[in-house]
Amino acid sequence: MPSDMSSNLAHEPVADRKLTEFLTYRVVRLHHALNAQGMDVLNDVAGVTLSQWRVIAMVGSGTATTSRDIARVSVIDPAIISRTVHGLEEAGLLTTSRPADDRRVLQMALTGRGREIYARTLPHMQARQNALLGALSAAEQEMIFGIFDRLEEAAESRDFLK
Amino acid sequence: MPSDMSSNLAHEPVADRKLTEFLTYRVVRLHHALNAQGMDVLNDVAGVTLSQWRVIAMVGSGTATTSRDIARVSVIDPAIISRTVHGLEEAGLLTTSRPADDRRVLQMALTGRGREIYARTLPHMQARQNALLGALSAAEQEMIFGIFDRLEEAAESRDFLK
DNA sequence: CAGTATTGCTTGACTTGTCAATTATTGAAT
DNA sequence: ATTCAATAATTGACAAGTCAAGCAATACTG
Repeated sequence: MPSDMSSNLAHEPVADRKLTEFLTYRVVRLHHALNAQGMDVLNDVAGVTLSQWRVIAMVGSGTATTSRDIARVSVIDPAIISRTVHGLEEAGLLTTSRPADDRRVLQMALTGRGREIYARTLPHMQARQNALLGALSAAEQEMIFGIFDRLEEAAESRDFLK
Repeated sequence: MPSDMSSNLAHEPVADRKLTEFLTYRVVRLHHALNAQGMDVLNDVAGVTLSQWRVIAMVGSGTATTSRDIARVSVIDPAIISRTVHGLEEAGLLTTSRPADDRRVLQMALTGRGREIYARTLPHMQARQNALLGALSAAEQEMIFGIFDRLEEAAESRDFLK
């Protein structure tokens, strides 16, 4: 537990908006907490890492079945995808092939074991999403994705630097 | 640019809620975009890294002036703080001392150059915060910190695993 | 169709972040 | 006071993430 936040006894000058109330800072904290939660769940349920799960989920759901598409749809670096995919291949959860119509791309498919892990893990991850959304009020649930849309867009800008 | 998101031509089964609409996934993306934005700003304005700025900001504002307090108030790992602080010391932006009443803790203070960088950089970072918040509607601005509070709390739970 | 550019993936070097073990100091307990 | 526990910082080993260079396949251009 942090010490009492309401008593500010600092003698130093303090920023207009407290640093700990910066939006960016809150995103870092939330990201950190969600990462830890995700790692715990995946470790308990499937024995895979976060990166591994992201690839498994993308392929298992059909959202993206090539490295290229995973990189596009997520923010995972191609280098990480490459290494993770080959790790999953060695672990026997995934197979790869080069399609005849474009042999640059790496086409992926889950193996039986991969599909088993996907099927077993997905419900837990969805339960988690529901638990997270369930912590919000109806009004908040309605607004949250729009908020993310606008913040992400604003994060692309550098205009505020005059 | 991602391809058209509204046409889902997947023949594979798809999760109830699309993976790319998972809350956690949006947080990862937002975190990623904000990190890139922050690094750009700091590189342009101050020539420091994100970790370095976090320490400078904590000390410069008086929010936290020891490694212990920075670790408490932020989510920065003590190992990173230690390395960053000594890097800042070598760069001449910060000095450290061991207070007589507890020689375990590392008390920090900005040097003249450190204060200069803090003073010059803070306004840009605040402008950035205002730009981010300004991308939200009034209603969204009112709700967003509460949303973060509740999501962070929910991220601590593992109860949804039955 | 030759030459050039682009795309998809891979690799290696590097930075950043995480974790466990270690040391030094302080606090608590009898 | 002596022992035992807790705290603060540091270190080293490791994992994850970033970045730039490179290779092979495809697309584009005149």
